[in-house]
Amino acid sequence: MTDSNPSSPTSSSGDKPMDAIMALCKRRGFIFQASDIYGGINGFWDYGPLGAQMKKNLREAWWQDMILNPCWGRKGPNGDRVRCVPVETRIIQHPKVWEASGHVGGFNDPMVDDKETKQRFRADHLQGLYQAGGFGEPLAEMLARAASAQGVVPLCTVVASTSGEAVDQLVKTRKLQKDLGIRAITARAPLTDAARMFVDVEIGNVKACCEVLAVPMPTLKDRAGEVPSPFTGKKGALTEPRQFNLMFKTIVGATGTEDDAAYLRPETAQGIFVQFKNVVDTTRVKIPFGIGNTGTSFRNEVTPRNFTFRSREFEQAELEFFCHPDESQAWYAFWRDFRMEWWKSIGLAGDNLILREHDKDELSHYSCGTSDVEYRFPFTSPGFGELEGIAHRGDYDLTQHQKHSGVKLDYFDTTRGETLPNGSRKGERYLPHCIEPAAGLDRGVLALICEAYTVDPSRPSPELMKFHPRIAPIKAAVFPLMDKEGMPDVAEKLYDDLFAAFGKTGFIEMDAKQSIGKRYARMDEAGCPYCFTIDGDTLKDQTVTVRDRDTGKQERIALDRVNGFLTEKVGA
RNA sequence: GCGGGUGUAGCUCAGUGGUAGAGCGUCACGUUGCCAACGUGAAAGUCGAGGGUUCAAGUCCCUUCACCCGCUCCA
Repeated sequence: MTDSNPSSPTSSSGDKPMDAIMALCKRRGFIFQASDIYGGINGFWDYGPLGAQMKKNLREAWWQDMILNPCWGRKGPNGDRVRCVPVETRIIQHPKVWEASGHVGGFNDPMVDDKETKQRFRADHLQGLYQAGGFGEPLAEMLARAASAQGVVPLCTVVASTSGEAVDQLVKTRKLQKDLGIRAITARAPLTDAARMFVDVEIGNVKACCEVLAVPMPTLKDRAGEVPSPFTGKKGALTEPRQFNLMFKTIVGATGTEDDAAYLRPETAQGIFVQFKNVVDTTRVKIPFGIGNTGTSFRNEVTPRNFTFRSREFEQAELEFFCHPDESQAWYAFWRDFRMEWWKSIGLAGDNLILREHDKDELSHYSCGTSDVEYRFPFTSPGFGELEGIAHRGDYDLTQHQKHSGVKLDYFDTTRGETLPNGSRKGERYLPHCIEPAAGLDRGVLALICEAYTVDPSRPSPELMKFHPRIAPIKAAVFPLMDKEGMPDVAEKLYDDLFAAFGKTGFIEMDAKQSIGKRYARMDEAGCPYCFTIDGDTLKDQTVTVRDRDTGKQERIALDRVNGFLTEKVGA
């Protein structure tokens, strides 16, 4: 464990300079801008050698602790060892997958901006007051006139999700009426079908019966300049409705047309749900169990921002843990707590990490519980940014895919149901509930970098990265104090030994150039936890010095103990 | 999408219309030998990009791209 001293000048969260962290990331080859020599491309970042290895270490730690040896061998709430299996599902799935998951529909709300007040709202929430007819006009005629008035601009507008709400707003909000020049307004009783709402209004000297309905799209598109703003009543302030396509569209097939349109996934989870039945049918897994998937996802973020935090291409590590509905709350709590513990175990141990349970009104309609593991990034401070969401998704996803695909996705549980005379159980058929710990690997890397970044002016190397040894991209470095007198040979031998033992976990470096202090400083910036130096005494008594990155302290250990020392500190 | 800021060597930055610069870093050689040591030398730049004004543009104007900050958005 790397000690992050809470009293050190830069460990207190948000006061770390993001500019300096970004500069170090580039200088040492952690993170580069994508397509840098062409000027970069908005929302995309590449990893350099150290960053790529570091992210691999994070992904492998996840895989080890979630798939191969879930929860470090800990027992789940059912008293048994937690069992998980991996899948690797594709970035491109059948387009219907995204209809079933709700991503396609949900992503496509056209938005309108008020250029003056800078307010943005969903276009279909813009409700207009259309003049339908004067007082006393027969309802039937009024309706006919209103119908033919489609495409006509409304007298005034408000933002509300339904016509009913809009009428309420118009009637209740005095200020609104004043701003809009309405002298009097009364709601008529809703029509029996309640689909159309009418009010009687006086605007200026005109008395009229008006219909309240959403401003039709053709009106907004072609005559946006004439539609009054819902906030100021002014015309010409509204933009045309703009579609925010958060899904990445692509074409499948070399000669494909729009008919072959597909989407790049916005999350890996759906690939898991779609393969749930195949995994159950072929793998001898029994509920409760999890299916994990790591991989790249894409979202056309409205505003990519904050270094790699909100990128358009990012990697997720998601687990979908399936269980009986009765046990789902217990598993939810179990995973929520373990995931928090896990992030702590790899170096996010301070106050900068929190577990935040979502409020009821924050929850998706299908979720009965969601928690975020959040980190206080320098750019979110004093607030926090999400690293991982642990969601209780109920049976929402399997239900959706069952409905859209027409394939039964329920599970026959032979450990449940009444006990039969022969001692076996009758069994129970049910749609499993699902707990989803979904982590962002790129956000994880960024959090680990921010947490590790330390400035200590009292040191000869004031800037250092205090990575947890498990995450550090460089595991160890070997330095011959002098590049002569037999030291390089001993160093070469030690380097070979360490490379053989630890080379699969990360880089092992050897450096004979320049002063020893400069070599230590280089390794500090790269976050290498231990440096082994061969000096004059090594040749006499077969001992080397080990320098600890975080303390700068040195101890002498026997040359043949180096391997054991590193195994103990770094793991093999 | 709006507003503000930034963009010159790998990094930090200077350069207010007249020859492209410094420090650090990197590399080579030498000296040194346990904490960014010293000397000598070298490499490294489409001054973010495109256009314009001008005898002359890193510098002034326009457009554009990227990043940062604040709004907005965030299934």
